[in-house]
Amino acid sequence: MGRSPCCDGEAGVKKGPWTPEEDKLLVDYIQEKGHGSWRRLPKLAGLNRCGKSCRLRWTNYLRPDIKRGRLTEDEEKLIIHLHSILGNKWSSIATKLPGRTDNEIKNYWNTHLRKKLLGMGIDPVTHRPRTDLSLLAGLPALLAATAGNNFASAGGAAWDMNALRLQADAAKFQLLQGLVRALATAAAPAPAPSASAGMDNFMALLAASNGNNAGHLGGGGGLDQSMLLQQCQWDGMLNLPPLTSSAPTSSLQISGLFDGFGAGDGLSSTELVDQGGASGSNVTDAVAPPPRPMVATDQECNNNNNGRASGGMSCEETPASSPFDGLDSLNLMVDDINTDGSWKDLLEQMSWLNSNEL
DNA sequence: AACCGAAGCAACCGCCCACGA
DNA sequence: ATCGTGGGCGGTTGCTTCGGT
Repeated sequence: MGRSPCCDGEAGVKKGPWTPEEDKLLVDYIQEKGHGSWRRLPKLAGLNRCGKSCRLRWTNYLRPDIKRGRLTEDEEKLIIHLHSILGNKWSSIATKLPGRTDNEIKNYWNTHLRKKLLGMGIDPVTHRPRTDLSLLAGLPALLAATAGNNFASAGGAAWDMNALRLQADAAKFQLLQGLVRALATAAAPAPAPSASAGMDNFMALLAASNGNNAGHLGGGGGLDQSMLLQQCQWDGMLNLPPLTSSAPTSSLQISGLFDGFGAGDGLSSTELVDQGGASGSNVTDAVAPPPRPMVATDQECNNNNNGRASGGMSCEETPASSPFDGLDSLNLMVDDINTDGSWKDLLEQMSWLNSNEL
């Protein structure tokens, strides 16, 4: 309300690091008389500082109950948990961590925990697996790096899914998991196949997968496709090696790819359906022989696992049909919607495999 | 060992808001 | 309704530490 900043206009007020002498003056005064009005405190304590500077110095550093030193693992977990609930309410978070200040927690979050979550493939804002554009931006490098070995060693013939897992950087692979999972629910064949249908489906996927993360793509559901294309480095993706119909030799290889990717970590097919996003049944319904819709499979898995969502990756009660049958059908579909035989085929195949390894 | 750039870290700044007088 | 004050938070700054050459 028109109030000028605390220290504006106070000529000669010292700024910068506090000296031990200043600290002592401040501590002695507060311990003897309490801080009272922070605005009047500096003059009363004999300090050439503004009141706010004194308050911050006291609350963030000089207070006797401040706990110094690196945060413990338990504190880290608590901060992450609280942040997932409270967001950037650092002071609220700090009240749950005795001896820690909001500023300290904020700094620790920005320098450590944020990066840590990002490295785990978790969006530090939403605390959900990243299915956003940065994920896509990382795909070309990931896939190109993997393709470099596989295509050379196999005479340019096959993608070895197990090798993909082994060779991929762990963090990037988690991002890939998120995308594949989302793709499995949304990468439907176009009703009227055309050269752009695959892209349209992809856009629908992104719109759906970002429904929970409003703001990431400019908020709301509206997508600027040209912007999206630019950010996805689409051109780079299209230049990746073409995919053949070769498939992993063992379904176990595939299911292993998704170990540890549990529902609640990301967008489940049911979540997408609930959001009004692309139906999770599309892939299997329209592409592959197995008649089981993914939504039903998810639910069954949940039931079989006593409510603990499997993430659709390890439910042993739902045998899938041979991936190879599905791949044949899938490839026919892919041929329809993709005229260039690009890397997108891989994602399509993986999404199908994902949906059939539930 | 010396240098240098990157990363980490503590602390401050500026703006804003809630609340009470 | 207005003003003064304390407090919250995002962003920034400058120093220190670390790791590579």
